[in-house]
Amino acid sequence: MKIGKGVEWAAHACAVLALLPPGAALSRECLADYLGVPPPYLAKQLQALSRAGLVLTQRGAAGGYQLARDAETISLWDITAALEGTAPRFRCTEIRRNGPCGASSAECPAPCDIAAAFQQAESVYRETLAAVPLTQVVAGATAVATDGRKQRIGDWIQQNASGLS
Amino acid sequence: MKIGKGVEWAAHACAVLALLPPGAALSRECLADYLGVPPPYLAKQLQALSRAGLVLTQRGAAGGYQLARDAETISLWDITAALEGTAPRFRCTEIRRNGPCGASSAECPAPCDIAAAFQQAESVYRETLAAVPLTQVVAGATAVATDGRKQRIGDWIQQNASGLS
DNA sequence: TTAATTGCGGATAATATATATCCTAATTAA
DNA sequence: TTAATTAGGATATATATTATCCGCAATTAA
Ligand code: SF4
Ligand code: SF4
Repeated sequence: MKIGKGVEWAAHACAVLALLPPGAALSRECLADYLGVPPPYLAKQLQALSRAGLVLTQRGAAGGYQLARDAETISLWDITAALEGTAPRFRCTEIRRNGPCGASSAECPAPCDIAAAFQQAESVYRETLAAVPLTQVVAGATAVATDGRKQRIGDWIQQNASGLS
Repeated sequence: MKIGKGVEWAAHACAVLALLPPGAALSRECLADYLGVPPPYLAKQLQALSRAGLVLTQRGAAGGYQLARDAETISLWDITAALEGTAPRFRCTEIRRNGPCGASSAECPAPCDIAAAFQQAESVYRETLAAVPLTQVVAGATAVATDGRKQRIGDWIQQNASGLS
């Protein structure tokens, strides 16, 4: 019943990509190094983000990843959905149809209150995450960073990003 | 990333127990038969409910399970928490401390916006489930049942429950 | 054209969790 | 005492997560 840690990785990766100037890209090696996570597994998450259309990929020399849309339009739910999928997490196995007193089809016109409540709960969960755009994450992280660290991050980007104008 | 199906089983089991007259109890064999699920595994869920204080158990001959409190005061969140635990499902591994531009301790006074958003999302999820008492589930199920089925359920309880006055 | 770089996709292994079952001990009513 | 019943632990199986690797396609620079 856990959420894969890949979600956190992907969120941080997107936050880094949001710092890049337009048109610049970062290779997965650089991203993995920056985040301090194993490169091959991060690649999985990045591929998922790519399939979901959240990042653009550029193959070949000087290739890499960049955000596909403005950071304002990418929410934490977008990232979560790309990694974990959108399938309901509560699985209804229609227990009420079982047993000696099972309900007939006619008595099951709709999901019962149990299933309805879980659907509702997942819905508000989704909406809460959808309300947080990547820009908010970046702004929050920038707010607590010291000037020295901002400098270091800027330098690192200059050194590792490709496609800088 | 899934919720155990035991949650659904336990919810249905509690809904059945809520139909019993005060003081009556049902054995796990009877419950498993009623729900059409494997008895030994349902026992796991019932033990979890017992540990959480949601049901009372009575050992020995003519023993069984009964609700520990009024059905009005037992919510779907109570049942979910008893089965799945209350640990956060989003795991924050403090990635921002990693890598060449890792943040210092002084720069991490609080969880970042990513962690905060997931905490908030889990919170509203929890509250949504907590707002649904067992009585609502029972009322909803009763509303769609035919008279014949209500009769059959009543008969079944008469036949299988112990401690009937 | 050629060689080097880089992401994509599939295959695979290791680990953790969820699912399911069984057995023994403890408890209680009759 | 005897029969019934749950608690709890040990165990097996299935599934999901986590992590890694390799060959291929795409791209670019020399
Ligand atoms: S819809 Fe409700 S009653 Fe039917 S199986 Fe799902 S949870 Fe149980
Ligand atoms: S608190 Fe935020 S920044 Fe730190 S590791 Fe968790 S998600 Fe990442």
